[in-house]
Amino acid sequence: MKKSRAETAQTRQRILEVAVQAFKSKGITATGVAEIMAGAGLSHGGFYRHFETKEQLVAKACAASMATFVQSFEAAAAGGHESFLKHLQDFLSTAHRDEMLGGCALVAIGSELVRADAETRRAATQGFEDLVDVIAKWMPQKDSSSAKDEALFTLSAMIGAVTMARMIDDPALSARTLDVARERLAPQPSRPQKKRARSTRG
Amino acid sequence: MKKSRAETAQTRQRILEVAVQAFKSKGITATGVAEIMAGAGLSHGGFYRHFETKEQLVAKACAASMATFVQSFEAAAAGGHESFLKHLQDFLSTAHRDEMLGGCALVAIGSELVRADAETRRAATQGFEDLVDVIAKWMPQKDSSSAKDEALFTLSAMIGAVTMARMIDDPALSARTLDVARERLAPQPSRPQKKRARSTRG
DNA sequence: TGTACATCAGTGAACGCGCGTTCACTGATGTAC
DNA sequence: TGTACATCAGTGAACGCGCGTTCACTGATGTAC
Repeated sequence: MKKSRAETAQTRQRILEVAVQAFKSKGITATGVAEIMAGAGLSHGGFYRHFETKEQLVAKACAASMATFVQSFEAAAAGGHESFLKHLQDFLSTAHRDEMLGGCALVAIGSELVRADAETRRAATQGFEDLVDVIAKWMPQKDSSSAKDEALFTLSAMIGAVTMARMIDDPALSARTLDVARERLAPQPSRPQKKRARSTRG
Repeated sequence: MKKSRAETAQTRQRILEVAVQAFKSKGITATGVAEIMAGAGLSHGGFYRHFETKEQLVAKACAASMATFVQSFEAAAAGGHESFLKHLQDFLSTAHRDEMLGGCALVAIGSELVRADAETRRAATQGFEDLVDVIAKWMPQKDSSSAKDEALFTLSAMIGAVTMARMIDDPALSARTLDVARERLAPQPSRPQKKRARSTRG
């Protein structure tokens, strides 16, 4: 039952997409190869016609997921400062918190990536750095060096906030965690102010 | 071979301590019950004399780890503002990044805690909130509400920074991630200034 | 305080199960002539 | 363009292994008298 080259490429792509969603929703270790193949409508044995090991799939899935995520950021950034700011706010929204499948892999499997193999960490780091570069373009800092620093802080803080918001079992505290991050990292420039925004409460 | 009550309590404590370290260094899913028991010098069968399930052990281990971590924060906070600030800086140090065993569970297994059971998430959330409260005491904000907001932001940002610093495979970028977080979240008050510290570079 | 007995911490074999990976096989695809 | 054959995507059984959990058993501990 050999398939055409086009079909083979499609199948590989399908496995990759299912893997990305499975890893992000269930975690890397807790997701099995057979489970992914079943999700792609295939039996488990054919997996090794497309990937050498599960580890390699993890690396490719991480790279694919990050590439998609970076693209969405670049598209938003290309739409101007307002569009970019909206994208930062969406990252820190309850919608992103509650949506594991389409969300950021660095949030969904962050602590698992720490223990992943070299190729996977490389892909994750590359994606992280790409995001930093996109964010840096819209930072108010004059020189690019301190703009990148600010972007580096912004991104790592956002990832921490969404991760904790997902973990926290108290809905009010979870929402507040996102709110305070949004106020500080992606403030609405409704009233002109150069400095970091302060809390709008109390 | 029944053991005395004191011995039984010691054994349970030993299992818990081994579990805390194993979960933090290898992750929850990747750590087996037999492995933990072997680490405590026991065979795997006796595990169920101390805990009902692996999930329950995870919850207890999470609670124990967070309690220890909160205590270290409280001790540092009791030593005055300088001592407290030093503790924040230590959290964002390369030493904490490289030390999985004694470090913060929210960093080590953050994305796994999202998928943990209710009891574990409760323990993690409680620990998180306790840390927020300790940090809030030393925040410069006047009213306690916005001090807690600032502490909430500080803690979630610190967790994101250390998690990403552990994942990043480029040593310079990893160190810079910690640096920029330290500058913004735990600035040295060497020259008196009320506002958030700026980058000391560029 | 001493004896008889119930309790239960810990052992190690065994349970069913799913894991990642391998392999013989099938048959459509792609290639060589 | 048509035929002969090598390739290889996908199947499904099987591999060894480790998982969480159970259980019969042992013998020291704690208790009741």
